[in-house]
Amino acid sequence: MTKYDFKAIEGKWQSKWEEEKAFEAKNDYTMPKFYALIEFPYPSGNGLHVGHPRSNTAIDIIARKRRMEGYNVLYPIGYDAFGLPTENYAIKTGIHPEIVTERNISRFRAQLKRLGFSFDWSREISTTDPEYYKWTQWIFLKLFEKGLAYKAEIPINFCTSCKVGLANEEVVDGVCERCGGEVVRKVKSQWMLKITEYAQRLIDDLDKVDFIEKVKTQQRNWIGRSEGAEVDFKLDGFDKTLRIYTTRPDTMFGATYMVVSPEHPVIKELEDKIENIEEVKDYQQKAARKSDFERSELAKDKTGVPLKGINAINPATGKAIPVWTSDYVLMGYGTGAIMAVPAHDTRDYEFAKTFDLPIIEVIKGGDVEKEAYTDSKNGELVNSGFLNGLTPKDAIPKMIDFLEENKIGTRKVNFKLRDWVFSRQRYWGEPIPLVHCEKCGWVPVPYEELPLKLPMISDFVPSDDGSSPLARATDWVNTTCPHCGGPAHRETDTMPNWAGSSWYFLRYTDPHNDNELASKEALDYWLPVDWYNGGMEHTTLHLLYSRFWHKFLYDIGVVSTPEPYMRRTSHGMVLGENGEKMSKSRGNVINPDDLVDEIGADAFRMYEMFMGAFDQPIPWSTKGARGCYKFLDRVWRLQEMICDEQGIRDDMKFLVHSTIKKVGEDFERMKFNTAIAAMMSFVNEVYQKGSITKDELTVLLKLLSPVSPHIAEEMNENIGNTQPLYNAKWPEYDESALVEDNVEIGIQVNGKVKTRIMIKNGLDKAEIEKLVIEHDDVKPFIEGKTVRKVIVVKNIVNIVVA
RNA sequence: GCGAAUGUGGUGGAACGGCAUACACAACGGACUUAAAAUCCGUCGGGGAAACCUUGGGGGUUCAAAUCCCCCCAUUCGCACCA
Repeated sequence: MTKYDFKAIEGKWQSKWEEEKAFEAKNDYTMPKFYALIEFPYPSGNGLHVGHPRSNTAIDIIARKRRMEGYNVLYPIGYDAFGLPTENYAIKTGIHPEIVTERNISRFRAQLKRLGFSFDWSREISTTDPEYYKWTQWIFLKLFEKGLAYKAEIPINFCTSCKVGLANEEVVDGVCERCGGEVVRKVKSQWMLKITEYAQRLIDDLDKVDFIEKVKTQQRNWIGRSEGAEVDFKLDGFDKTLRIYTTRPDTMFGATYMVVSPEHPVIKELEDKIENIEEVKDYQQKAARKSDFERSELAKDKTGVPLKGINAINPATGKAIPVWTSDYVLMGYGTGAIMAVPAHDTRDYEFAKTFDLPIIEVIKGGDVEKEAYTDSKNGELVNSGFLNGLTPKDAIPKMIDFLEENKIGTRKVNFKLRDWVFSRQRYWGEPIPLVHCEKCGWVPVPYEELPLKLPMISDFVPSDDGSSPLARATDWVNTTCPHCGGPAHRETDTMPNWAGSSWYFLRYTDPHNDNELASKEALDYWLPVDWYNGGMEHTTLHLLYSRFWHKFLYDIGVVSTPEPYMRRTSHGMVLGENGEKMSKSRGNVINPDDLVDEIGADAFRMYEMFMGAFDQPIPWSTKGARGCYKFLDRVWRLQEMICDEQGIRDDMKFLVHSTIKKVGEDFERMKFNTAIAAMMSFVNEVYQKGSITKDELTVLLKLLSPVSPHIAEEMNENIGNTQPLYNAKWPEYDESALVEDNVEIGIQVNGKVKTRIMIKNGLDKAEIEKLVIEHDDVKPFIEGKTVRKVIVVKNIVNIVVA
C-alpha cells in the first residue's frame, strides 16, 4: 500500500482530464444543458486569493454533479483584465499593461489549473483581447444607435488620486472605492448610459428569477423606486412656477417653506430679484467646493440661506411661504426643489428648528413639539381642509386627484438610480469607438472597422487636467470622419471595466465566433445561466449593469431571454485567522500556493467547503485545513480495508443510502460543510467496522469526487473500476433502505428529556404510547403521577403528567 | 439615522418547532515507538453522588423553543439628507 502522494495523483489526473477533454462542453444542442457560472476573476498581481476557490469550488461541485447526472455542462473561465491596478502598476514600473496582464493571467491560470476545477479551458476569454472587446464596442455602438448612450456635462465624482471619474457605485464613504482617495465633484463631459430607462423593468423582473433575497432587496433599494407627485408652486408676484417632487402630498397643508438645491437654475433666473443675492452666491460656491464626503459628514448640521424677496404660494392653503436654498436638497433627485413640511419630515424639522421656521401639525399621532411624525399610513389629518379626518394612506390618493383636477400637479414615479457614467480618463480600457467631427458631431466608427484597437503608448500617466492619456497619442486621435471624410478626432476616454464584464457570459457560449458576439443557436441553447455564484459586493455594480445590458440585447433581438441569470447565490467572505478582513496591511493574507504544496489541492478544496456555512463570512484556519488532509489520508487508507464480500452489505445499507441522500441534498442546498461531515461520519463508521466492500467504497468515492476529485479518481482506478468518475453516474439512494428495523426514541416528561428507549420501527402511535407507558425505564418517571396526555411525534414521546 | 444579517463548548460550526452541542480544530489520556512525528483507541459545555443547569439578556406562545412573537444588548455588513 503506497502512501497518499497527492502531488503525483493530482498532476496525473489533471493531465488526464486535459487529454481526454473531460470538461469541454458539447455542442450537442439536443442534450439537457446546465450552465454553471462564477464571476471571472480580475487577474491582479497578487495572484489567487483564498476567497476565489470558495466560489469556484462550490460551483465546481455543482458542475461535476450535473455531469454525473447526464447534463451537458458549461462551466467556463476567463479574465476581467482591464482596469486600474494593472495600469497603476504600469505607471510605477514602466512595464506596458498588456505585458503585465499577460503575466498575471498566466499566473492565475496556473493557480486555477492546480486546483483541478472542471473548467472548459477551450473557451477561456480575456476582456482585453481585441477579438473580445470588438464585441464590447459593438454593443456600445448599438446602445449609441438606440439613443441609450449620450454625452453630458455633468458634475461627476472625481477621484483626486486616480484622476478619474467614478460612477456613484464606485464611491464608498465619500472616497474612491479602489484607492481610498478623496472624491470631489467636477463638471466634465462624460459618456452616459441610460440605465434609468430600464429601472422599472430591472425591479419588475426580479420576480422572474431565483436570486437570494438579500440580493433582490439590495437591488430594489439601490434602484429606489418611489411613488408620489410633482406639484407646481406659483412664485408670488412672478409669472413663474417652481416644480417640486413629493411622496407625501397628504402633508401639503403643512408646507411652511420651500427649499431649492444650490445648483437649481431658478436662482440664476431670479438673480435680479433676490435681495441677498451675494449671500446666496457665496453659499452656492461653498456648497460646490464641498466634496461628497464633507457633504455627508456635515449632514447633521443643516445649513442654508433664504432667497429674500422670493415667496411661493402653497397651493393647498393659498398662503405665501418663503423659499430657501440648502444643500440638503439634491439637484440630482426629483426636481431639485422641495416643499418643506417640518412637522412630518425629519430633515425639514431639523432645518425649521435651526432657522426658526413655523411648524404646523397636519397629522395627529405624534408629538411635533419633540420630533417630526413621519408615519405615512397611520394618524389623522388635521388643519387640512378637505383632507381632515382621513388617514395619510387615504389622503395621499385624494390629494393627488385634487392636484390633477386642478392641473397643478401629476402623479409621478421617481428612482434613486442614476444614469451610468461610462467614460474613464484612463488608458487600460476599451476605446470608445466614436469620432468627433466638427460638421457631423459624434459619429460611430463603422462596424466593419471594429475592433478599434488601443494604440500602443508608453506614457500612461493621467494628465492633471483629468484628460485621458490617449489624448497624447495624436497619430491615433487625429482621423477622418467616417461620415463626411473631413478631419475629425477620436474619443480619448475609455470604458469602465464594468463594460467587459457586463456580457462575458454570452461570449462563453461561442467564444471564437468572428461574425457575431455569439451565434443565435448557442445563445438560445445555453441561456439563461442556470446557476451564478458571486460576491455580494457586485450586487449593485456588475450584477445590475449586466442585467441592464442583457435586457437591451433582448430588446434588439440578440438574446432570447429577458434575464441573464436564473439563479444567483453568494458566498461569505473568507476572513483572516484573526477574524478580520484579509489584507496586505493587516498581514493576515493566506497564500493558497503554500498550502496546496503542503496538503494538496483536494484537501484545500475540501477545507474551503468545510470551514463553515457557505453564505457566512468565516475566519480562515490553516489547522482546520490540515484536518481535511487528515481525513483524505484516512479515506486513502480505506483501500487496505477492502474485504472479499460483494455489493453493499445488509448492515451497511442504511449508512450508504442515507449518506447518498444527505450528500446529494446538501450539495444542492449549498450546505457543503454538512455534506462533508456526513462523509466523515461514513468513514468513521467504516473504521469502527474494520472493513468495506469495493462497491461501498465506490459509492463513497462518487460522493467525494465533486469536492476532492483527484484522490477519488485515483482510488476508483486503484480498486479496479474502469470508468472514470467524471463521467460515472451519480448514485441514487433506495428509499426502502432508509427505514431501520429499530429506532431510538427520546422520552420526555413535561417537555424534558428523561431517557431513551429502543423500539421496533413502523408502529402506530397508539402502540408506541402503550409501549412507552409500560416500559421499565419509563416507569420511575411517571410513578405516582397522573398521566394527562401523551404526545407521540416522530421519534419523540412527550408524557404530560401532573 | 434606516435596512439586513449574526449571536450556540476553548475554537470553526451542526440541529424540517421534536433527543442542543453532529462533524472538525485545539487540548488531555492510552496504545504503537529507543524516542518523536504519523497513525489507532478513548475523554472533552457546566456541575456533581445524583438531581439539575446551559443556545447574548428579559418576557410570551406551545405538550415541546437555539428555532415562532414582543422588548432590550452586542457584533458585522449594506444604504445613508433620495423629499
